[in-house]
Amino acid sequence: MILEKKKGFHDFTVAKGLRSTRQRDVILDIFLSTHQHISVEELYLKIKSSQAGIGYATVYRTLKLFVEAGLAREILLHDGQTRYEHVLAGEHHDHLVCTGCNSIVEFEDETIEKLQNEIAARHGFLIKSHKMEMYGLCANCR
Amino acid sequence: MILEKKKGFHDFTVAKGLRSTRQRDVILDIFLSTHQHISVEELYLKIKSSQAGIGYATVYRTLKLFVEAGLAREILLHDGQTRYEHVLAGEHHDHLVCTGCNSIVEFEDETIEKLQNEIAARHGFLIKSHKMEMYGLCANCR
DNA sequence: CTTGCTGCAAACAGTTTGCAGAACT
DNA sequence: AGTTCTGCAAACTGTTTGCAGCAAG
Repeated sequence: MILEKKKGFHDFTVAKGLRSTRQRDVILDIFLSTHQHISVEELYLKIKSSQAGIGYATVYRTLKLFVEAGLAREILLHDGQTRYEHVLAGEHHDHLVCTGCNSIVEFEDETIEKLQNEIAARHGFLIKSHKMEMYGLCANCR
Repeated sequence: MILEKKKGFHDFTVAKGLRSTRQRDVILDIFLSTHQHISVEELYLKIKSSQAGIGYATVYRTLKLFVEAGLAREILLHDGQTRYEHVLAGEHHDHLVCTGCNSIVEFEDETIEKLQNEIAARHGFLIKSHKMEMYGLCANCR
């Protein structure tokens, strides 16, 4: 799966006439090795600690490329930080965010997805994407 | 309804030992006179054009008070602007956002709310709030 | 008259951008 | 060689804060 993503990104850069650089490889490797929902800062720190000498700006620029290439997705939660999560083909999930420990649990519910489509249709909307987040306390923090 | 809200805010300030000021009255009036989902900047401009001579900082500070007082709610969409919407007692709704014309349609669906609670329970979460946004094209923009 | 509130400007945090040099192709 | 990419620092945007003066109680 990681290999697929690497290939996906490679194909994307080729198609777009972009270059393959050491920095992009490192950032992709580290991004793929992380768990979901990493913030730019967290990612930057991981990269920094790998001694690769890569700047903040490059991390930002590269993450945007990942989004364009379809392998990452931006998520905005309720703190001022943009996070990125992996896009897994065909899969969609939503988030349960614990306001106690900031942990994030993912879930997927087909019935909700269906209802969303019905609601959209009722309003004449053509849905491209959606997001749903629930905030509360997880089992540990209650 | 507007009167109720004014009363609500008044009660809140009294309960918290806060003061009633000209600025807060003006901002509340103008906020209540707006449609849903106003951004801080939009609100500030309306206030400015009313010649009240109120600063940006006061608008921010006052909106936070409204949230605390339970009459406004912060919403974060996919542009860098924080918006505020009116809270109507006991009501909860979600948003359909048109990426074409930026219009926002609200909806409410009880079944989804129920499903959310079930999902939360399944993961041991105690839900305090949630938000759901769907992005796509509205009937006009398709 | 005491304390909270305001306006201003400066500070801040996260993100973006201009540019000179480095590095792909 | 030609052009894209990088790192740095400076710029930007939205939001918050410190402070002196103002105003509500």
